[in-house]
Amino acid sequence: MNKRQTKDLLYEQVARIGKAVSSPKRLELLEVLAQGEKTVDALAAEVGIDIKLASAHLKVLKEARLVEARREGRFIAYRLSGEDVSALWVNLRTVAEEHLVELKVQMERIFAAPEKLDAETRQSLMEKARRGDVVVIDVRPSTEYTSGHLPFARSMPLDEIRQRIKELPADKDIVAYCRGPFCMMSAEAVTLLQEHGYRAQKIADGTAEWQAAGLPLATP
Amino acid sequence: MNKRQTKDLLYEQVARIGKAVSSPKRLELLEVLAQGEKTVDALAAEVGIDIKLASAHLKVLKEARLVEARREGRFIAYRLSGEDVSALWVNLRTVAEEHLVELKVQMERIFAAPEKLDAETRQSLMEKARRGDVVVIDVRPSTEYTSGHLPFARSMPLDEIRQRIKELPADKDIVAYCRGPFCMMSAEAVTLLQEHGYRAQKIADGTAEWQAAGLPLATP
DNA sequence: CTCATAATCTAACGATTATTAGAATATGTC
DNA sequence: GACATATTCTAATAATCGTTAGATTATGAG
Repeated sequence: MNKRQTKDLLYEQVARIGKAVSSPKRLELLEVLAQGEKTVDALAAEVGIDIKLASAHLKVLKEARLVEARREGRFIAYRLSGEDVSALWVNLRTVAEEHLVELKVQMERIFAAPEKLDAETRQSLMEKARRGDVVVIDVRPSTEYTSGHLPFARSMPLDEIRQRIKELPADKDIVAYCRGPFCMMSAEAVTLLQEHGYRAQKIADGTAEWQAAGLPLATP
Repeated sequence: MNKRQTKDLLYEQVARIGKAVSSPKRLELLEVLAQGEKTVDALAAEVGIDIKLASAHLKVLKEARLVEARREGRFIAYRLSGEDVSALWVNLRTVAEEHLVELKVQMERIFAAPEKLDAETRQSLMEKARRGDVVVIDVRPSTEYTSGHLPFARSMPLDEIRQRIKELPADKDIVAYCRGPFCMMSAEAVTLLQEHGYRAQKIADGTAEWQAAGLPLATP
């Protein structure tokens, strides 16, 4: 076999990963899976597609070895096949945010203030949370919190905030995060909290971004 | 516009990047472009395709804003639109190497010993090169060396080694690198040097891998 | 201005992919 | 064993993509 044919085989393999991440729905599935293991059912509902279609997309992701499946009773639970996969998602999204003007414009229209964190801000946020100077809340569904969350963060799912709002201190800054820059849960949480007189702000990071920045997650 | 439609727009943008990296030839073009600016002509020859086809692939990459074009006299020179693009290539290839058994098998068949570097080895290699304990040679074409190379590395293009071999010290370890783990130039250089009695070995890193690891490049 | 060269554009095709619906499989429950 | 549920498989169609060849554009040289 000559050099050209050999090379072709190598790039073809990498392109399997590329093909897997070339569909919007598959990317969204990866992002949701970065929040923890989920059933086909739950994934389909989360990304708004038919279960059959979700199953087909998951098959593609599985053939590219980006996800793994595990039977759990009547259900089949999918999960990312490694931390590097969620880092790849963050990498793709970051390149898109950096280079695609259309995406930048859309982000600005949707999210008033995009609060991107740098290494320093992440460290100091974790410090302040540790000392209790700020309260960091994870507004994702509680199962996602359970499978990994920012250090010193409390679980406060978006649809429980109204009832549980009194658990939060009125005299401290509250920092909300959710699944990442594309997720709208933290923005809704901030609006809700501000309406009740709390000092609240959101950050763009989710657990995938946090981890991709080389920082550790916590599990309860 | 509802939440679902809004989200769809966001993931669709990221999928533009995904689609751009879903073709083997486009990935190879990105890898070659990570070595520096090149004309369509040169790129087509390098990856073994027709100029028309190369032009079409480059158009796709340009529309995804992964590359930029610049007219240079009669030629048009393409380059990556940022360091993050070459880091994305490294990221994709690393995920593939990590998860795809087929790729691992192919790599083992082609390259006897895959010498992957970790952070520590990279630092110590640079130290030894600085002190002159080892001679690091860049066996890529000299134009690629010129547009950025490993610190303390000397240019010694593969097809000049035979004539210039006496420039290399016979009593020192020689470390060869080229475009990255998929590139065969460093392996050929090592074979050539060993035939002439030199102590030579190769490393998997190219400049893209070096830079993606957070280390600086040098430019002459 | 004409010519040669480098690259792009256009049109066409065959191959691949996304999506949908219906049939089939696997598991747990009654 | 029969049934309900979760998921996958199969088949079909429309849409997209890769590749090729021929026509076109842009530049520099004579």
